[in-house]
Amino acid sequence: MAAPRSTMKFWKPGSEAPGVSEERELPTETAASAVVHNPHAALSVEKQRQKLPVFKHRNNILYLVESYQTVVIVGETGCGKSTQIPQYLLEAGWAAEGKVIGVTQPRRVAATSVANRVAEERGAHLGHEVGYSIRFDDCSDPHATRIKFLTDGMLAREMMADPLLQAYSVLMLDEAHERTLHTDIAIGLLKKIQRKRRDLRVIVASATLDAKKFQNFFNLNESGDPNKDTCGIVSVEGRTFPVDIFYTLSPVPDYVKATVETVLKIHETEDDGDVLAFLTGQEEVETVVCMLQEQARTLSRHGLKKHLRVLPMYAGLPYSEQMRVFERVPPTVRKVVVATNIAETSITINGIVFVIDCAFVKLRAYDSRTAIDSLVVTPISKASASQRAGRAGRIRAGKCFRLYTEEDFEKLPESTVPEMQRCDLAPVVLHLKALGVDNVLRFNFLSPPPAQSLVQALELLYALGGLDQYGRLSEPVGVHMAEFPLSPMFAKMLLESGNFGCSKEIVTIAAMMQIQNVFVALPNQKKAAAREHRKFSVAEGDHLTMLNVYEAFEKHQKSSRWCQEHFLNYRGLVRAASIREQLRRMLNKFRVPRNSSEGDPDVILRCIVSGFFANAARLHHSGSYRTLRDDRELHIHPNSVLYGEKPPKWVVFNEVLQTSKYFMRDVTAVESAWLVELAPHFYKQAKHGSLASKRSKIL
DNA sequence: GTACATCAA
Repeated sequence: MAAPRSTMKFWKPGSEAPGVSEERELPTETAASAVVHNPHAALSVEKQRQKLPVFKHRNNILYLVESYQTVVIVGETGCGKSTQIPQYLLEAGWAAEGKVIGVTQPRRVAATSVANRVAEERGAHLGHEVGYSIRFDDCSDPHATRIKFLTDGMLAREMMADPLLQAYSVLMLDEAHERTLHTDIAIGLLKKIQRKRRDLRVIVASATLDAKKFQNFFNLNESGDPNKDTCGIVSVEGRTFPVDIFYTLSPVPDYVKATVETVLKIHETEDDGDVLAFLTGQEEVETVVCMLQEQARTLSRHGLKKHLRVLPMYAGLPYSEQMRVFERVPPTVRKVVVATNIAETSITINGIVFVIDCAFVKLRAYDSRTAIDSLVVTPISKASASQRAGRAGRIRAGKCFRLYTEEDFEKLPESTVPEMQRCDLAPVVLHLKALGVDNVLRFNFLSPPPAQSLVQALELLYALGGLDQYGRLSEPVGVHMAEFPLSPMFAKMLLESGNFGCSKEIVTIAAMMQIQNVFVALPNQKKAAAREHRKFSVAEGDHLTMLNVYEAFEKHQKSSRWCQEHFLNYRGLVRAASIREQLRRMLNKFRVPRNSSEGDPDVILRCIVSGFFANAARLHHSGSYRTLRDDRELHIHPNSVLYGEKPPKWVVFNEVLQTSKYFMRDVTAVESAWLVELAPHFYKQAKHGSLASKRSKIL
């Protein structure tokens, strides 16, 4: 046999249930509830609803919501909590007197698909009794909607208009254990609101692990008498199949190679069922896919009856390629999906019976001292490992092969560090200030972020003019900045654009910078793609290049074919168009004049500097760059159009990313005089015509 | 010479 036999050895220390809370319902249930206007079908919808595990807890849940201000619900995968609890509340009268039952989700797709399901079950038109609200897509009626699903980010936005959330009688935070930035903000604010609104009920849906933490946080009872507790708790069992966990006998030196071997071993020795393998990044995914495809060819030459179909899955993959992982395969074929963490929570692939878990994930980390973001390959948490394993138990009993020893598993942290503690807090601080939280250092965070991150954020907001010297939100700049659904530097740039006479161009640039992977290329078309991409690039840098791309996109009637021919991300550009529209409306509202630089690039570049002056770097004689703030070494990211070109002396950039080095992303050439002129409070002219940061002098 | 986890407003 030409294919190398696997050397991977696993052992199984006893079975472990994958039970983790989750998310979307089984697709069969959707099918069953599709017909609603036939009375018999409606009856079966009712029966279907009663079969869900959560139904047994209906009265208890309603009792708890009645008696406690907050209820923590520990609901495992497939228990039906997301779709049923809002309906129980509605049936019990919680939407009386025009009040709304709100349910938040971390992701847009979840918000819309769950809303769809519930509307179907109730035989209602989506957008009337049951609706949803996500960015760019508000499908709800302020008079008719009683159950509203929304993204947690959207709830954060709604608080700006309705600080006490008076429209709602109950808010359910679904998937709270994921601890996204917006969920955490909402949690802190809801606790504050509850002190003023005793009638507001909060339901936190979470995994087992964090339930106690949520309960302690929301319990306002300090008397020690459990009868006075303000937070109740209930557990609902799930409906999934058991997953056998296997560990390696010894540590694996190379998990990429081990993944390939394990897939082959499964293919050789296991029954039918598709395979899902988790890796950390695009490059690893492509390597494994490549190696497996080669093996698959060898195997089929040797007449193995079952074929392998190996497919990559990561966010940067073109949409049509992504869709391939959802296609059904004939029974003679075994599907193998090699994915990044996107498959852990964001998407669900049907038919998975085997999971391979390398124990690592790429996570964002934030250094509050240097204000630099990095992407670091980090060991996953136990919660994450359990979530990954659970992916194998959705259609029948499955198996999870962990490419690490049981001993190493025990060393993993219980749960992932919340996003709040590993990101730039400038947007959070601005948001909290806008909601009247004066002392952000004393805000009641569920998991307080490092104090230095908060100080760093306050400093930046002050430099941008969003806060005054007392740390209060400035009028009108700070107030307007907070309203933008963008980071403060972008908001500042937009608000200034009218004064520079280039608001039309800046709106486009800001919108384009919000989407990733504008330029796309499959590994086998890299050369042709690069040739096409070069047609858009300009010497000034990435910002004006993106402006070119968007203007060309509009000139060609936003055609998807044109995008394909030029290796551009069509869906991304469409998204940019709607973001652009939203921003344009906001500029109108703030009375920023609409004007165009009419082809003069300098005005645009100066406007960019007015927002991004803090992110400036100068060329060092070594060929790399140094930040003006604290003389840190930086490099131009290989994805920048300036990479490999003659390096400009001075640049500003959108963000820094640390992988193997510190890379600047979205880089544009500027002139040093602009920095002094546009940020005199930040930089001053030093000797030999160089610039110095005032900040670094102080510290 | 080098290279982007994921989601959201």
